[in-house]
Amino acid sequence: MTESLLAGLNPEQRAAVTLPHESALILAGAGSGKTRVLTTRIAYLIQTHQASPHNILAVTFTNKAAKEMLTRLAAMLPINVSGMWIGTFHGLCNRLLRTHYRDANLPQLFQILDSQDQQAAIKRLLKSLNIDDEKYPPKSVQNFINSNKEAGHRAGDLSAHDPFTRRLIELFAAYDEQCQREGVVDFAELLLRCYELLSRNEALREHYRNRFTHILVDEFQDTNRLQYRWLHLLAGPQAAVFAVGDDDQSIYAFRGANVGNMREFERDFNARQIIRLEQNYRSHGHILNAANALIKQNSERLGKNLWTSEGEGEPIRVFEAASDNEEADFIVDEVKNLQREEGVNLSDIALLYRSNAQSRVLEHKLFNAGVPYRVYGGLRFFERQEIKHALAYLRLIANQNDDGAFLRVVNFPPRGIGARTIENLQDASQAAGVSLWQAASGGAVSGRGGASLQAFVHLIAQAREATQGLPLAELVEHVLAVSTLIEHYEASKGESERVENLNELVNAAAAFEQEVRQEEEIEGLAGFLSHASLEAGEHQAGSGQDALQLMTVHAAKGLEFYAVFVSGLEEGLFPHDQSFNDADGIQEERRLMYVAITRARRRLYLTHAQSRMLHGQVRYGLASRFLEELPQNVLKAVGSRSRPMASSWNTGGWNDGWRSNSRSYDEPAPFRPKDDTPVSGGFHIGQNVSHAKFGIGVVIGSEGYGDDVRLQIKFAVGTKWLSLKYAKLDPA
DNA sequence: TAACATTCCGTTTTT
DNA sequence: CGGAATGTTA
Repeated sequence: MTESLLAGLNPEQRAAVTLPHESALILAGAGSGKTRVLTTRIAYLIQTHQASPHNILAVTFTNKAAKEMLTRLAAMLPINVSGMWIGTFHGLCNRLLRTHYRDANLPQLFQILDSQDQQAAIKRLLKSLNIDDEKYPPKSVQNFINSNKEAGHRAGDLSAHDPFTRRLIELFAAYDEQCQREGVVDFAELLLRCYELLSRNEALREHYRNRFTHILVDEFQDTNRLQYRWLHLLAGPQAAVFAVGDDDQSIYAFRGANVGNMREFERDFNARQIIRLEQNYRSHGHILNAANALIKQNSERLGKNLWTSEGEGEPIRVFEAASDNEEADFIVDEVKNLQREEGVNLSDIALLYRSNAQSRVLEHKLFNAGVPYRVYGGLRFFERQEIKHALAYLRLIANQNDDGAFLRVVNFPPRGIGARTIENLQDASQAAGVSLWQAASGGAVSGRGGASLQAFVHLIAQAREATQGLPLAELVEHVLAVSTLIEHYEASKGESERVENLNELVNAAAAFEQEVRQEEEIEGLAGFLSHASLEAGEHQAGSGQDALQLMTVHAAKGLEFYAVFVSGLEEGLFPHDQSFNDADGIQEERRLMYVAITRARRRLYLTHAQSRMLHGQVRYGLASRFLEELPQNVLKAVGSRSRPMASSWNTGGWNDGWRSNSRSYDEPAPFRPKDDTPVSGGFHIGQNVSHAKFGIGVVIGSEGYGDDVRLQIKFAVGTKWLSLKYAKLDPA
């Protein structure tokens, strides 16, 4: 009966899925069917009655991966998977801490700080202690605290010999006290608290150890020290830990990921064997050969060689441009050709770069050429200012001691509570050792500001009263209404998007109640607020339109595309300057390049430019060393198709290695909206337009696509960004 | 308090 | 160069 589950698996995949009850490391190469193995393993355990859904714990890094796993599992098994413990490290810890909040010494409705909130909390702390934030930048303090927590250290565990570090440790301690007082918990704290809870409380630990006989971990190479120890603690001696990962795709060392965990796993978890998944179902041969050859240059690998039963496929195309502009022109041309002549969907083409700053030239050219594109990264839904404000009201209703939330909205929208009043309030609360809310409701501040404060306290208290027992969506609606946030944004020009987002928040609450709630088994407001912190939402509202995918190489991990462009392959950019210091840095960059290459199914372009505008200066970069580390026989130097290479330069022809002397795009070619070039939103860069209020102007920039296009226009009165959706623009 | 000027900074990023 | 984050002024 398990045959249908196992059908179509290759021998290694099958071996992994059907392993006996023991810990094992699965080295899963790019495109080797990792997620399939993971989910099939779970289904297999359940179907063969080696475990019930109750006995399984599966950990991922992103909510997306967790959701994907649940979806696939639901398709494989005739059971309700929604109650299963499948989630992110942070999500699962949150669940545990909510269940055992008393043992964890937390208020029932503790709130979760995202990085933004945490930084704000630190700034506040520094201010209250009168500490110079020049000498102790909040960012560094935050980093100090988080990296220590991620190493499992509390302030009390640390010692220092220099006064500077001693001060940092004091700040660490003071920060934790502040959080405890306010009933808030940051991301690292979520894990550390949970770890401490389990290690301190033996009964609880044994309970979960007995329950989770099978623990499965995705992206194991990305675990940090604390996550590793958490797994080790929870697994105990009996559990079988199924760790899936790829050391060659470890690209998050900079944020604490420790590849060493993979090497130590065998010893610490008594793993009997390592299973290698090396058959790649994604890419053609040349692409894999390039990837294999590149990654071979790294030391201390666990070792792995990808292969495919498909053919070699096309050579990898290498293009050298004279400038970043020319590079972008080339890419735009090739994308159009792929789309028009080969019928490739734009959404099946990715444009990758090392750092976000590189997207701007590319976007500019794409917009001008009328190629729809979507940029990944940037602000996400729950990170937007207006949403944060709304959430702060909600947080205050759930927990009045949340000073961060209090300060965020006490005078937003403006209600006559100035900096002076707030200072007085803070002094009073500090003196009395109570929260801002308590101080305010106790009438700690007198005068006009004091009266306004009373009104605010009253507003929140009323809202709290009025929303008791209301369904989540109605609760949110009510709070939005009394906060007057929407009115505020409606009254100010150019903020209509914020109004839309606030209305969308009500939908998000309704959706949460319907879908997520049963899965997370954390109810009501606290659940929704956790959800908002732990899952910040989509980067951009997907317009659903077929669009070229622009993103950093980091963001591309786990994805695949028919065609991939890796741009900016220059020394200093990719590999990045700041990786030159240590050998590990370069190795991580190389792994990054490995990730980039292995995203491509059929076609891969590697491009670099001799000169590039960076930080307002022209930089001249040599071709990336990674280009030279690739086997030359899988590469093909290309020029542009639409404008042949200047033959007088091209002494060597097209195929002598990857170097080419293309000068084809050097010439100006300012705008070419003539013949067949479609133009986004009916406008193009350089075009003269007229606006009712600002008069005549010229389009000098753009961003977004579809119904989200914004144009940068230089008017006599100055340069403005206008949304095509709202601004009335006419060609002039 | 909002609009405007100035300064500073500049991988990668999920939770 | 361009943005974010301050600082300054009406």
